[in-house]
Amino acid sequence: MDAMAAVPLFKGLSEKQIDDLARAFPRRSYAAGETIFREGEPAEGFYILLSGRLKIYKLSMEGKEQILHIIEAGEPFAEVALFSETTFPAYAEAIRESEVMFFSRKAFQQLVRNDPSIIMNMLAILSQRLKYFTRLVEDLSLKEVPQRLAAYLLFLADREGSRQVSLGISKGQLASLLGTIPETLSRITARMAGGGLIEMQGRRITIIDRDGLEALAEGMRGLQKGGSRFQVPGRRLKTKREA
Amino acid sequence: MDAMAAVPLFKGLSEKQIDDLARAFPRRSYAAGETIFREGEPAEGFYILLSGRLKIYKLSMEGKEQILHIIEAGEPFAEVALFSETTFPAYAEAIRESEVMFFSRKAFQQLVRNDPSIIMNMLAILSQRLKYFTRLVEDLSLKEVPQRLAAYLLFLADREGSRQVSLGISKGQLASLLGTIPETLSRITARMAGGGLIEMQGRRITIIDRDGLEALAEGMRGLQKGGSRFQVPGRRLKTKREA
DNA sequence: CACAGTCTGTAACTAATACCACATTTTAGC
DNA sequence: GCTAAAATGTGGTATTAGTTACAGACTGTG
Repeated sequence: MDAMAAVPLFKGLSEKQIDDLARAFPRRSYAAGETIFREGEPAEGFYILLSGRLKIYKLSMEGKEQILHIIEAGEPFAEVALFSETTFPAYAEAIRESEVMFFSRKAFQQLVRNDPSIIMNMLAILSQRLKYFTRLVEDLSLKEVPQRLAAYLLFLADREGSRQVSLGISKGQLASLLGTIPETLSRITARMAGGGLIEMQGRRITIIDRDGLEALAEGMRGLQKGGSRFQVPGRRLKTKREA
Repeated sequence: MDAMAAVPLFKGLSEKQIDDLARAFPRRSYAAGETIFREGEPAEGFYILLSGRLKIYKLSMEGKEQILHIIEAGEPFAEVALFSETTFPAYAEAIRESEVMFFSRKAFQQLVRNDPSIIMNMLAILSQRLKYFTRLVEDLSLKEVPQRLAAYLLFLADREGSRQVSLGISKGQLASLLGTIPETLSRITARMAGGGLIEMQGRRITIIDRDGLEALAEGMRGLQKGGSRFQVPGRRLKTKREA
């Protein structure tokens, strides 16, 4: 299984070891839209996403969702369940056809006994996650939506190494990931397009003015309000920043 | 050293082992207001807070701060630096006279070699942190300030096992921890007091109506707007919830 | 090809809360 | 205990972004 070799958690293991793992643990497929687990359910172990894509999210009382994570192939999820925790702290739902592998608490301990290097890999992954959350909190509380979107687009562009990025998720999902709602997101993408920062083709976005996006992400400038693309250059809006 | 025995990271170690540790690693004291490290500085290792209290926080471009964590005695901090990371992802500043112990990356690896149980403790701590951030993100994006404050007061009350809680930090710091500003916090505490939910004596708060606070934290009810404490009972405000 | 369903975009309105200014209280140092 | 400095409280205003409503675009299906 090629997918197994690309799993960061198994970095450093031999081909044979990975082969053994691939055979030893149960798998399951989920269709797009299917729920893998719900917040509050007893958590018996953790998962690795072998293929597909899924979202980890929270729901408010009113039903509003905040996506915590988009999990891509190769990444583990619900690792928190392995330790201190007995119930899942969030929801997990496939956003496309996905295949996952499950590791019970006991199985993981067995695993670690055989290959101690796995535990260091796990620590590295957890600390990466922590750093990710650190940034998410910063973005949500210290930045406004246009800045968050700009930062996210730049992140995607860097990851794909291209000026043209495909979201991979719907606009509504993107809104949830950025901590906002589709309407607001729509307005902002329209403003960005109007300002000549990006161009949109459905779920595909082309970055036109990378420097402008970066300045926006860093909070060095605002985003034009009107839709017209002919305005006095320089910053506008956000008068607080003038002070 | 008694403080050492209370460090969760060293849970399961013998007295002698802890004694050795207490002697083997460097310490340093910081006065209230002193900075331990800044975001972006190279991170060589992690710390344990032996006594005192400190805040881990982020700063926005405009200088607004968001506190990520209030670290209490016994807790490690900047553990993220041990793995994947080479620079601190946030600031750390003592909010009162504090003493910390430092563990370099190398020292930690040595430590783990001698006492493998430490690595499991570390994993447990990291996953607790992860869960904490999960909630912080949820609160910031899905809840409004009154709900966050109510949840925080209940958290403190549970931790201290008393109806009367002392904040331990200034109101301004609390505002930053809740992702808001002192003025807004002040208004909300006034409304809570007016609504008979709490009573305030400086940095000491007494919970009067625990059920009411819980209902508020869960989003089951809103918070009266006017200062008057005589109003129609039941929920008000937040008409969206009626739908 | 028509239909239903979902996703996306636009507009008007509103609510929460940040911003600014200032009064008041508390704290700390002398 | 007095004074300066910091923290806190309060009023008024401005702004971001959520809410509601609806129209158009896209998708897949019979």
